[in-house]
Amino acid sequence: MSTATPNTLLKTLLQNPSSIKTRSQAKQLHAQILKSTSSSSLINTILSIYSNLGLLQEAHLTFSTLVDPPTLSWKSIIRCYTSHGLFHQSIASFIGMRAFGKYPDHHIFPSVLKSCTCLMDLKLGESVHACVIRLGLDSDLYTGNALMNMYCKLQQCREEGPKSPNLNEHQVYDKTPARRLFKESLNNLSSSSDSGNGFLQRESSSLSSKQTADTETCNNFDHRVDGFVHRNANIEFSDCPCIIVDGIPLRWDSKEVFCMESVRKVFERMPVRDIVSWNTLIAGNAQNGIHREALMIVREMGLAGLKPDSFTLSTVLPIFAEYVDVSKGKEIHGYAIRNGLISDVFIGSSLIDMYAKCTRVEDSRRVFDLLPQHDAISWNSIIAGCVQNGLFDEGLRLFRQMVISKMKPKHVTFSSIMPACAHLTTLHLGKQLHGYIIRSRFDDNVFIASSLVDLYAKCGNIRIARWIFDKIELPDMVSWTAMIMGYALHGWANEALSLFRQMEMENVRPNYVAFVAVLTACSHFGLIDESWKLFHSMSRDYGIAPGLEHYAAVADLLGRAGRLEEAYELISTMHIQPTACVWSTLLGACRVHKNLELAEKVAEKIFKLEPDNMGSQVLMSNIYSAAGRWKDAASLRIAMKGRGMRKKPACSWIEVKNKVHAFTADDKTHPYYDKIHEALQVMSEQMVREGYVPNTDDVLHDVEEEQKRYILCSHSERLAIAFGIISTPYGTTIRVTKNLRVCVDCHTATKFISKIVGREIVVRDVSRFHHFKDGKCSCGDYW
DNA sequence: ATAGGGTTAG
Repeated sequence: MSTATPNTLLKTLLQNPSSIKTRSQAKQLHAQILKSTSSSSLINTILSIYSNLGLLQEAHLTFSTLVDPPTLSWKSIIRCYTSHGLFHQSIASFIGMRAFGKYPDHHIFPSVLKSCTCLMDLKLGESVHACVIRLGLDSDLYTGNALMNMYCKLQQCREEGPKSPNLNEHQVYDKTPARRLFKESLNNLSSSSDSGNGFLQRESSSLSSKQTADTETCNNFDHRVDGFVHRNANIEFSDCPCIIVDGIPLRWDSKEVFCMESVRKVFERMPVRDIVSWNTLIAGNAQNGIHREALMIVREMGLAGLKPDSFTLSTVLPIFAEYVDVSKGKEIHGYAIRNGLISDVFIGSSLIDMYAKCTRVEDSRRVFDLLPQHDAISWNSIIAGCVQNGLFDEGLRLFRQMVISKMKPKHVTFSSIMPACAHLTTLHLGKQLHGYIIRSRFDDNVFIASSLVDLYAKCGNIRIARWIFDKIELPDMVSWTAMIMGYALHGWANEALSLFRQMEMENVRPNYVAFVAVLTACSHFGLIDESWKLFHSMSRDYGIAPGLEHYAAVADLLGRAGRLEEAYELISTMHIQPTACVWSTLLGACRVHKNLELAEKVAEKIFKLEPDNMGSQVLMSNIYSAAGRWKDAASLRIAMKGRGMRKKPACSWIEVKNKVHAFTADDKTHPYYDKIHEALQVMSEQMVREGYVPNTDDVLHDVEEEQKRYILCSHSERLAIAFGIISTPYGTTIRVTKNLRVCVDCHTATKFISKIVGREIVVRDVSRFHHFKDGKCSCGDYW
C-alpha cells in the first residue's frame, strides 16, 4: 500500500470533517491517523468527529489517551458527556479543564449549564454563571439561552419567598377545580359573545393580518357548529377562579408564587436574541404557571419581528388546554395549518391534548388521524384524552392498536389506560396490564401504583389494593386518596378515617378529592361528628372551599340520620348553587323518614332546577304513595307518561371467564335463566330458614306481599349473584357490579347468600357506566 | 441552547 493515498485522503477528510458520516468511517480515519502520524492536533480532530457523531465510547477512549488535552478536546468530551446524560462526568471534566489551566470558551458553557440543569443543582449553576461573567462570555447567545433555561427549570430549587398563610401548593397547581368550574359554567352561559378577539393577531404584526383567516382555517377543520366556541369565549385565561369563603380568597394566580427575575435579567442583558431565547422565556413562564406573562411575551416576540415556531406553539397550547379555552386553541391550530407546522408531532400531541381537555375528543381524534407519524407521546395523548373523557372502550382499543403497531408503551401510557379498566371494573384486563407493568419494571412508579390501587379497589379486591399501597415507597396525596376512596367504596369507614389521619400525620396535604373520599367514607358509615369536623377542617386548615360533593356527603349523612332540617339548612346556605343532585339526596332522606312536608319543598326545588329529572319524580310519587296520597302520586306518574318519560331499567353484571353477563330485573333472556331461577329458589328457602326477612319497604308498587317478594327475588343483582354461584368454582369471590344504588333488601339478602354458599360476595354499584342493551355491553369487543 | 403526554372524584 502506498503512503500517498491515505495521506491525501486524510488531508481532504480533515479539511472537511463533517463529511464523515458513520462510525466505521470515523474509525478507519482514526486508524489512518494513528498509523501515519503522531500529531496531537489530528487526534483532537478525530475526537471532535466522534463527539459530533455521538460516539461516546470512542470519544471517551480517545480522550483518555491525551496527556494534556487542548481546549478543543475538553470541549468535545464535555459535550459528548452531556448529550449522553453523563452529567456528573461532564461537570467533572469541566472542573478538570479548569484545573489544567485551560480557559473555557463560549462553546463549552451550554453543555455545562445543561448538566447543572439536569442535575437540578442551582448552586452549581450559579457558580458556573459567575464563571461565565468573569470570562466575559455572558453576551454569547448560546450561553445566554442555556442560562435562561437553567433558571427556568430550577425555579423550584430556589427558596420560595415568604408564603402567605393560606397559600398552599395544591391550590395553585391543581388543575381540576378550574376545569370543574368551567364545566359548571357551561350550563350557565347562554349568551354568545364575540370570539373574534384574535389572540395571535391582536398585536403581532408578523402574523396573519386578516383576522378572519384563523376562523376560516378552523372552519375547514371543524364542520360542526355547536356553539361551544361562543359559549367558551367568556372564559379568559386571566380569570383565575377565586372563591371567597368567610372573606378569605382561596385561590391565587400562581404569578405571585414564582419570580422569574433571574431569567428576565439574563434575557434583558443579552445583546442578541434569537427564537430560542424567546421560546425559552415563554416556556419558563408557562411552566411556572405565569400564563398571562407567557402569552404577553408571545405578542412581544411578534413585535420584535419573530414568527412563532413549532416550539412556541407547543408551549402555548397547554395553557389554553388548562384554561379550557378552545377558541384560542383553535386559533393556534389554524396558525399551525397555515404555516405548515401541522405535521409536527409536538404540535400534534399538544393539539390532541388541548382538544381533549376541552372535552372535544372527536377533534383530538381527527388531529391524531391526520398526523403523518405517531410517536409514543401522541399515542399517549390520544389514549389519555379518550380515558379522561369517559371513552374507556375507545381508549382501550387505541391502546391495543398502539401495542399492535409495535409502539412500546411508556409508563405514562399505563397510568393513562389503567383508569379505563378501573371504571369498567374489568379485572382480567387490569391484571394483564399489571403483568405488563411488572415486566416493564414500571411498578415502582407512584402514578401507576396509585391507579393500580384504584383498579383493584374498584374491582372489589380491597386487600390487593392495600398490598399495592403498602408497597409504595413514598405514597403521594393521590395514592392516599385512591386507597381511602377504596375503603369508602367498601364501607370500611374506620380504615378510611385512620388512613386519612395517617396521611395528615405524614404531612401529605389532602386536596379537594381527598376530602371527597374521606367524607364519602363517613357518609357510608353514618359518622356525623367526624364528617362535620372534616368538613370544617377542610376550609379552615387547608383553605379548600367545599364543593358540591362535600356538601352532598354531609347533607346525605344528616338526612339519613333524620336531621332533615339541618340538612335543608346546609344545602340552602351553600356558597355555591346547589344542584338537583344534592337536593335529591335530601329527598331520599325525606322518604326514609316520612317527612312529606319537607319532601314537597325539596321536590319543588329539584323540579325547578331539572324539570326532566326522572329519578326525583319517581321518588316523589313513591313518597305520595307511601303517605297514602294516591291522587298526587297518580297525577305525577300521569304527567311523566304524558311527557314520554320512562325509567331506564337498572342493570347488573358479573364477569365470568373473561365474559360479562348482564342482567336487568326479571330478565328471562339469559340462556341459563332456568338454572339461575332454580338456584335462587333453593337459596330463598334456605335464607328464610336462616332467618332472612324480606324488606319490602322499597317495593312501592301497589301489589300483594307475595308479589313483592317475587319482585325482590328477581332484582338484577340477585340474578347476577346466582349466575356467579352456579358458574364459578366453589370458593371464588363473587363480584357483581350494578349501575344503580344497591337496594336495601338486596344488601341484606347478599349477606345471607354469602353465608349459605360460604363465599365472599362483593356488590359494587357504579353510577356512571357504559351502555348495556339486550344483555350485551356496547363494547362487546373487550369482553 | 428551546417544545408535547400521566394517577384519585357520592
